[in-house]
Amino acid sequence: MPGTPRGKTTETEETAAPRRRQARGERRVSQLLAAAAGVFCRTGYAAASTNAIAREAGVSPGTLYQFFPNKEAIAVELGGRLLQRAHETHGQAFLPENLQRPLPELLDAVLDPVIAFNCENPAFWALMHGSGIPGAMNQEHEELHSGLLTRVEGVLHSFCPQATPAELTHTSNMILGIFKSSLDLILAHEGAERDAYTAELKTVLLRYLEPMVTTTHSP
Amino acid sequence: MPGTPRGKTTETEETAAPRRRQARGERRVSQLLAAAAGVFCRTGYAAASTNAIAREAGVSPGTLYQFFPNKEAIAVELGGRLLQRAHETHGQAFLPENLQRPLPELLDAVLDPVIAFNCENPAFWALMHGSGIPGAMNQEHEELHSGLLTRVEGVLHSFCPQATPAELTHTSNMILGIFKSSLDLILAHEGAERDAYTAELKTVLLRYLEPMVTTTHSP
Amino acid sequence: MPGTPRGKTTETEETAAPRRRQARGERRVSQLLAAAAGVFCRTGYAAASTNAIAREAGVSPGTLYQFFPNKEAIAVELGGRLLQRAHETHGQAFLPENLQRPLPELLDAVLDPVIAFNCENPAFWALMHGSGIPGAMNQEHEELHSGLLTRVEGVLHSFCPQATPAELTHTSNMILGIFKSSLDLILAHEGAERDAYTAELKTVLLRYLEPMVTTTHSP
Amino acid sequence: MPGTPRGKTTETEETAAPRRRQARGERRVSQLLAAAAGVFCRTGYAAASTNAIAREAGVSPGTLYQFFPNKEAIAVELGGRLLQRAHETHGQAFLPENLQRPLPELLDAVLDPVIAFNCENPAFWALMHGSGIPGAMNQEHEELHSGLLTRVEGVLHSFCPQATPAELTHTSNMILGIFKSSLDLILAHEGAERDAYTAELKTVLLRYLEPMVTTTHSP
DNA sequence: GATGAATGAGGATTCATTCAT
DNA sequence: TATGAATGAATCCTCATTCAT
Repeated sequence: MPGTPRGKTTETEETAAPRRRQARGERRVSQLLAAAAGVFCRTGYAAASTNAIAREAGVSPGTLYQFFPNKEAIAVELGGRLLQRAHETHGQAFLPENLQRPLPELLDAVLDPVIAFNCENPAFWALMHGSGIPGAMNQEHEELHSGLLTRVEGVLHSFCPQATPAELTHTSNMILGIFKSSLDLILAHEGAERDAYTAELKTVLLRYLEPMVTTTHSP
Repeated sequence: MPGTPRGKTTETEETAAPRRRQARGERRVSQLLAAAAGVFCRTGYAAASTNAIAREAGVSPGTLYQFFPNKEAIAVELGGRLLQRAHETHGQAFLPENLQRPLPELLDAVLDPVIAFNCENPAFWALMHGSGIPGAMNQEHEELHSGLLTRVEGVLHSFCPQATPAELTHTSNMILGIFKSSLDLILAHEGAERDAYTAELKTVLLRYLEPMVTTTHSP
Repeated sequence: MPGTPRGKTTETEETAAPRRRQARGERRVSQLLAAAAGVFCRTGYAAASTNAIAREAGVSPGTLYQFFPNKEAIAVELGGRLLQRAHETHGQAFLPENLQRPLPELLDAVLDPVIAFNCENPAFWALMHGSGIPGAMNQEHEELHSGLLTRVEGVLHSFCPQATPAELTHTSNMILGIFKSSLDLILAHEGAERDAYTAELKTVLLRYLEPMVTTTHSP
Repeated sequence: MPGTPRGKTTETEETAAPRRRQARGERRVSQLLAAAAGVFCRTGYAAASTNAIAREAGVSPGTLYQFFPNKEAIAVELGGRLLQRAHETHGQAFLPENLQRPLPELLDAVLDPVIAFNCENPAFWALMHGSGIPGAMNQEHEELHSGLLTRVEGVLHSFCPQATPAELTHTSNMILGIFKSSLDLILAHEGAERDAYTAELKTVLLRYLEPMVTTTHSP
């Protein structure tokens, strides 16, 4: 609910107010988020200015601040919405039945939708890159990253029950790193090149992970 | 050749102590680059301010601009020097005799010094991350990256003579991406953790590349 | 007469429930003034934002501006109402019979209710401080101040009939100044400390005024 | 030393740098402080904007921030300089021999120079008023106020050795309050009116304090 | 060469006020 | 009436770069 950051609208007396107003506001929020997505993609999160976002959205700076208390809030909301859309669109990739399949199929089942989503929503990717200073992610990126990490660890654990937590963390971090750098390449290319890099990514992960999981999941 | 120090220094007038001048200038440049390295490491390239670099170097902003025309030039020169130092220090890793060894040994021979170098010179790493905007590297990063890429392609070619140029590029880009993201993890940890990530990196690359090269290099 | 609510309300059309309208409007005004009082107390007049007042009142900024044309009008109306309430509550302190009593009793009779009123209505005090710029009171403060001044001059005149108008003005201004600065101290403390400062105020005024009035009012 | 807020000028090698540069900077600082004094007087401290100060000084905002890290620093430096000037100009008013004189003479000896100073330097007064929110002085005002308070308490103690600390504090606070509000009146008027208010101030204080000190200091 | 002052556009953010619904 | 979105100038402050000395 980003539209009312100032809270306290006690809503006490005289009618509960129709939600027509919300409509315009919600449209503005979407507009602003779309503009932010564009600016984030073009300049990266760190270099994106709130004024540029407002300009791109065709509104005044003040309007932006009526809906978001600061720049990070925009990123948080945008990230949240993208994540939600990802779940809605490709969430079934992570269903238990998918996770039980042999590794090559699993990689296809998981990576294809995720890559597709990122290609359709490049802003998501811009958000994940953060400030470029390795040690200095902001909270939003931190959360996103550790969320993904946890998820990967979970899947990995089901594949390698014998692995220690430390090993799981190491491997998951590697997987995530490989995925991210490959996604850079995938997004930087188009058509056949893009497909080639997608295939390479799968090859890398397959060869990396196969020796760890053969006995368990390969029928 | 840092900065274009105003064409006036024709070396003809004031022959009293030209060597001195040059020496002092060179000292200043080193001073500034060392300061820049520190600032880049701490804050990243994008957030580093020229004033901060000058301050860290103990000189005035004006002095900095007497040796470098702008911020990027500092990065370019620093990157170049680090690269040169890398060559001097660990260049023998790329000697032909090294490149003929079997893959596991090759990975050790190449990665260990490179990783060591990056641990000792974290500024190099900060430079390679650049602005965090995937598609928008500046000239310096572009050069650095394509230089590395060419080199990797060269080594790879000697391993897989049958690969097409496109395949070489794809694989090299993947290798570089894997290396970069792993280096993130390596630099972000210390001691045993760092070693663990180093080992993982080698594992990933070994498994990725082995199927491509076995016939050629395995004796 | 708060706000100039758009001349359209000619009281001729819509005779259905004009009383209702007025009642609701009056409630809104009171609501807004109460909110303004709170905000003025917490942040001072200058730093109080109309949005904050509206929020505190639980209405939208637009609603606020339907009743008050601008920020100052809120202060004016609030000051007026507080003044009126002061009269209603403690007005008998200024009755002729009170003013005839000897000075110590008069001071008690006048100051005690005024202090009590200010302790109960700290917003009044916030309004009297205004912007903190000595020479630049706005209209509201000017009116408040000169109203008080006139009243003090009146009382003083009955005590010192021989004083020239200039002397009366000087002394009244001094009295008001002493009162205001003492009230600062009184409001800034509580309990015994507050009583102590109240006593000091009376002492100061008594000693200051006694020599001017002894012959007239001491029986 | 407001000219080098960024510190760290290690000043190591190659000559200790002539101080000619400082001269221009020092001039700018004075210029800025003069401008600040003007703006503070006109609008009060709280409402004074750094841009307005820079504009009044005829420089760009950036220049202001080369010498002062923020608005408060300007006030602190200005207050400090004014205080110092006050000491240099009228410091002898507080010499022990002065403080031993009978009360009427003491009041003259202390108040006349202080009033004169404030008339000549109205910015000092603007600084003492602070934000207008009684409870919310910033550190600078707090320090100034408590410094004055301590001093008044000291003098008072020599006059009324039998007074308890609490009484001393109460009385000193009253004195300070009376002085401040009177100074408002004094500064708001000119010529004969100003003198009249000065005389009133002395009268008030004399009558207030005389009963406390007669036995000790009146010969 | 070196200094440090100077610039000015741009950054995020606020707020009194107006407007369409 | 009431709403809340919209405005835009103003706030403080930063920074890459230039200039006079």
